[in-house]
Amino acid sequence: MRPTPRPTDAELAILRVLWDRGPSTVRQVFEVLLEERELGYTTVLKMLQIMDEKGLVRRDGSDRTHIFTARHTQSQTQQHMLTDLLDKAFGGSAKSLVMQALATRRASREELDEIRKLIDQAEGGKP
Amino acid sequence: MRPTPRPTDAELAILRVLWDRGPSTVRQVFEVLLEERELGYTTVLKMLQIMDEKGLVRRDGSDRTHIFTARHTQSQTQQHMLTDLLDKAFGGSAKSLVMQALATRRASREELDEIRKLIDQAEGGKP
DNA sequence: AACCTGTTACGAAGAGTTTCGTTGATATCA
DNA sequence: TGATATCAACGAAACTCTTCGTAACAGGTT
Repeated sequence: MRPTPRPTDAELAILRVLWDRGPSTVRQVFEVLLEERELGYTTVLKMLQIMDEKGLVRRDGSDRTHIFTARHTQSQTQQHMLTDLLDKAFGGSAKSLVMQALATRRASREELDEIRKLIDQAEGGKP
Repeated sequence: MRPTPRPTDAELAILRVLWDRGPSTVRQVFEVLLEERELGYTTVLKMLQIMDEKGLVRRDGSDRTHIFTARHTQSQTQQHMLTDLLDKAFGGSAKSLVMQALATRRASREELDEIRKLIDQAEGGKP
């Protein structure tokens, strides 16, 4: 059993829906995605089939209309992708990644305060 | 003129060499990569040709042996990839990205201190 | 000139991604 | 019951990525 691969962009778009709205049918996922961009119903179906084979989602086929669920939480996936990026583009340095992220200037003062708190906490736990 | 695409994993491996060692020939890149994994000379050549078409590298062909240079700095590329990940996997929240990154526990106390300093600085400049 | 070496160029194979049309099965309704 | 709608499955097309073999070409060496 190979570890779950890094999701592709299209897969991520589907996972976002599942994280947001919880277990869903193909049609439900399809309708949410349709608001963002044009695509066919069977495209979403095929993606979910592949994602099932890859282990990215779990499917409940007991009913006629199958229900799909993300197999990993959003946090787990974020962690996974972040670690991957860290190794491949930041030479493993969490510091430079965080500093680049802060440089995007997308964080508000309140968010920065929360981050600072987290650092204090982390330092406390690592004396 | 379309914006430069996000580099793939293999492209990133080549860019790492160019950032590290500066402008290089195919052979030079090839020999560095060979230390990490097995691959053919023409594979690297082909990759660089494609990367040139995509605009990821610039080539100087005035000499018979061409010289390749990364078109964007490491920081620019990191910024680019981070923004991409931010939008696709973190709903645009820099805060949650940073917090996840800190949760990887790869940052030392000294690094955390530096990050804190950067936050102070950012807050000072955003009153 | 004929030959060897190191180089770029070309093309193609195999895998993975993304898209969707078509088909056949199952349910719902008139 | 027969028509219509909904659904999953299948397969294929178009595209990208990654790999490398082969060919063509230039420079220097006998």
